Amino acid sequence: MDISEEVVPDLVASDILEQNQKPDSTFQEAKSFEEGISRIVRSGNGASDITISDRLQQNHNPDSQVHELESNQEKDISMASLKNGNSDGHSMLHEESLNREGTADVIPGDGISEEVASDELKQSKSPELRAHDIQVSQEGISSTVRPEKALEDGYNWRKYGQKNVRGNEFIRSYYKCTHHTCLVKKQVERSHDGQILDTLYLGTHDHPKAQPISVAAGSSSSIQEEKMGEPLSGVAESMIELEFFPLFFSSMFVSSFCFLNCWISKVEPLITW
DNA sequence: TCGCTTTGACCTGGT
DNA sequence: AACCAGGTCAAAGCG
Repeated sequence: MDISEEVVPDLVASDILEQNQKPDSTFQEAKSFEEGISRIVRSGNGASDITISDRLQQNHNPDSQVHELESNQEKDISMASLKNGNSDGHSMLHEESLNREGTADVIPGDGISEEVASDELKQSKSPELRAHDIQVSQEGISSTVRPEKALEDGYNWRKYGQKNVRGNEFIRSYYKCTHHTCLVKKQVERSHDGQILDTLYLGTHDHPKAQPISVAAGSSSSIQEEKMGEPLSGVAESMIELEFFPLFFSSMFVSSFCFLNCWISKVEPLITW
């Protein structure tokens, strides 16, 4: 796949999808807000990854060389009924059209997320490492505090289950977002040697990413900078700018709407219908 | 004490 | 109805 390809939302590439999508990757999640499922498919050597839903929600860098395989996967996904009666009372799975926001296939060696990839590769090599151990090891590399649970994607996850799937060929771990109001889950599939093969996000976060401690302590560094642990390149800086694009566009939309509304109220009396 | 992971058991849906 | 696979629960253990 050409890494220079533009990210094209709603691009349908079911042929590629079929390579990555597994028959048991059918989930539904209903939420009161926008829902979404995204998947990260890794290459065998533990590549970097960026989820489409995260990218859409948090406005990741469009230069992230993510090739969105498809976002219109309803037709590819079995609409079989899913679990609805979990005892914990907050089961969100029900019969509703699935909004699979996208599937990302990231080429190994992506310069932007290489740091993250290497971090995750470390973890994938030793999946049994506890979050604290990882954090300590990270601190050994960089002075920044980097809480890392499951996969470092900016959110805090709590593992609630693990299963051997597909004839014990793969190990699937189940994570919930630890944010008290957030119901997002994710599934990380690993091979037995610890390589992360697939990450599936269920739902979208209704809250910002967890702030790194050092940022909260007054550091002027951005989250990305905390993640990278080193000065940002020009490309990374543009990522920071893009972080504010949702806010920018939403404010533009609101101000445009207000302007239009105001203009109409002014002009309307002058117009003879 | 708290938050997390681990892991066996349980539940549900599909065949 | 039985079996199987996937998803979740919850007790136990750990740091």
